[in-house]
Amino acid sequence: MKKNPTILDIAREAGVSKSTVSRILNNAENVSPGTRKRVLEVMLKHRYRPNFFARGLGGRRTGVVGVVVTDITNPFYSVLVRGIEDVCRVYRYNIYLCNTDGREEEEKIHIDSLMERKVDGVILASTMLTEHSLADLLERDVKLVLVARLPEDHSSFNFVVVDNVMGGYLAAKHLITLGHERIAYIAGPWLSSPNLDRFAGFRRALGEVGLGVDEKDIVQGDFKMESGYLAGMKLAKSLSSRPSAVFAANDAMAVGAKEAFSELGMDVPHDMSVVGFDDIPLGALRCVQLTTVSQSIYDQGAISGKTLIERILHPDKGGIQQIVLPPKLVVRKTCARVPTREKRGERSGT
Amino acid sequence: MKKNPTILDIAREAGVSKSTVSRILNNAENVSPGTRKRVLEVMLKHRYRPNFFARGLGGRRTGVVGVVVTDITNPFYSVLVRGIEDVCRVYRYNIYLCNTDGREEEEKIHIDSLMERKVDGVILASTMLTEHSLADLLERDVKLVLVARLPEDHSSFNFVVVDNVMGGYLAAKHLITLGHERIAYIAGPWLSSPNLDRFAGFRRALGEVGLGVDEKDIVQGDFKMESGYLAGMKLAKSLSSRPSAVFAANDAMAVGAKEAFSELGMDVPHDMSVVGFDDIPLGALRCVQLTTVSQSIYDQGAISGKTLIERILHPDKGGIQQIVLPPKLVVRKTCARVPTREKRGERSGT
DNA sequence: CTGAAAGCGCTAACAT
DNA sequence: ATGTTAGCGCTTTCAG
Repeated sequence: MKKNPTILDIAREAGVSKSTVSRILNNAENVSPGTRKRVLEVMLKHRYRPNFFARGLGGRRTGVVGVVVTDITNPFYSVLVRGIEDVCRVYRYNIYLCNTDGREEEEKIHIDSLMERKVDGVILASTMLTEHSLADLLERDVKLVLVARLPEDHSSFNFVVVDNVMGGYLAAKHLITLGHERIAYIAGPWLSSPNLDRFAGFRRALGEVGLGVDEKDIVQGDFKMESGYLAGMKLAKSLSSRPSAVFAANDAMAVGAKEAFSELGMDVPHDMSVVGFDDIPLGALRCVQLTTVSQSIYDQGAISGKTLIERILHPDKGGIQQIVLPPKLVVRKTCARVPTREKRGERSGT
Repeated sequence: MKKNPTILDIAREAGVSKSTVSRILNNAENVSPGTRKRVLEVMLKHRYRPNFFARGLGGRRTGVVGVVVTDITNPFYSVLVRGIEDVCRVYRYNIYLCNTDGREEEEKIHIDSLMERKVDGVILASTMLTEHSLADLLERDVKLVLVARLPEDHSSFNFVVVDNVMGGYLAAKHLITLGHERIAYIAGPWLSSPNLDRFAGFRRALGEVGLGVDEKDIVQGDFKMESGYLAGMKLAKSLSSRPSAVFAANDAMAVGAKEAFSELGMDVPHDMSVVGFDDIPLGALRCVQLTTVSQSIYDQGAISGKTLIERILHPDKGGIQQIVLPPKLVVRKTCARVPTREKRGERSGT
């Protein structure tokens, strides 16, 4: 028997024409039950699979979407991708996975490749949302959903994000409620919308109670753990007085900072409170117990996947879909009530 | 202008035939520089992309490989996939990512889907290597590389693994050198080849110095952190005497066990030494500092990717490729010299 | 309900 | 060095 039977082989063996087999493949109504059964049996017998490429050639849907992330190794993205993959499977969609490492060039290559392979849609969670890449995609009506981070002007895109402003606000509010008045911020890149928004919310909460953020209490990081560690070191070593709490733009940096504090003999939370953002699994470890703002990463993936595929399947239905998920404060053990003025004096004096 | 220009549109506009354009697409030699330049310009102008499906229809290579893992959310797999993706990109290959959660049914669905999409090859890192799935793949000469875990009879497959026997041996040897004589083992599933092999190496090292493993000191886990925690609890609470060290079949369980010990007020490493396996990033955290056996996960991914693609590109060259990488002991801070007999007596008496 | 025939966009002989 | 032509396997009118 032939290795890869074609539709013609099946048709011949079942004593019908290609068209009939094709109809059965596509679940068309107008086939008599008898014929259908006979053909299906032949298909089964030969383990027949229609040729994906021959099908795609007709300019129809391909059943594949591209997923562009910065780095699958980063737990944030791996959970996101998992969410996407899970819904894609339900729709029998496959995904092409692409890592860009945040480099524009890589992103271009990947997007080129995705277009060449005629994906039905793309989920972009990469950091470098260059105008150029986006324009490219939109020009050839590829369905597009942005997730987690947005370009400056995102009014015309489908997207799924968490409300980062509210998240920053929740974090700050929590610290304020505990009596903290001087709170440092460990920042991510300022081109990144989540960083920008989290900071905005943070600052707003402070503003509401008449507090502000000193320039010196904003330390630059890059969302990676090491940069948080460095930032923590810098903050801890502030010569004169230091803040009593830190809000880090993400968990990785928060954990890094916490490690720096511990290493310098400071007690978290009593000498320094720490709040992160993301709620990565690591933060739940018994030896970390990070208080953080949780965004349901998996859900963001799942929702963006569903949004994308629904758009592909029903291109005409509905306009732009922009989904903003609420974040949630997760209180664990890295925040404490601010020490009284006297006690703080004593401690920082040592 | 047309949305998606075809090779014919380009040919017409450049005043040549389809074939000439096709030759240029495929970097054939026999095209005059002048023509080539002219055609390339037209292509560029229209941002022309050859139709992937039309190309694939010729029964040629598709430039896509399938990657089947248990769960991309697991750091082990995400690093592995990253390694694969990186080499694929070099060859301009795309990957289809599939998660099976270790369920045979999911694996079947995914493999079906991969075959339907005519992938050039598959990298299987999933746990459930059923005979059935493998047979399916081999029947329709799809190139195949197994990675990380192997079926019982793997003599006829291409694979890339770490030498788990040696790894187990190294771990045990390290503990033995520190004076430990009673060492517990936190096991993974016994269907898993890494668990089996690590245990074999572990037992061999013990045997060489006349030691053995008591049945009671083998605690069952499932490679996940929670199971390690439970195992740790169980070990710590052994009523009479307890081992002075534990070797866990992977890092996740080792960390779980360590957390259990800490929670019970035991001091790691002085009351209990712990060794893991994998060297996941988490183990390097300052608050963990896990001594472990390192396997270069990224390399395994990269090598398996390269092996697969080389096989696809040169199907005739060379026979089966079976690569066994050496593991390496990474000494951090969870192992200590065994306490003297007297001190141990005191402690366990409390 | 079923069949015949014309493409889909590209590659690969075979001509010129 | 370039053009012509015949498929690749399937979908899709259009006829019966």
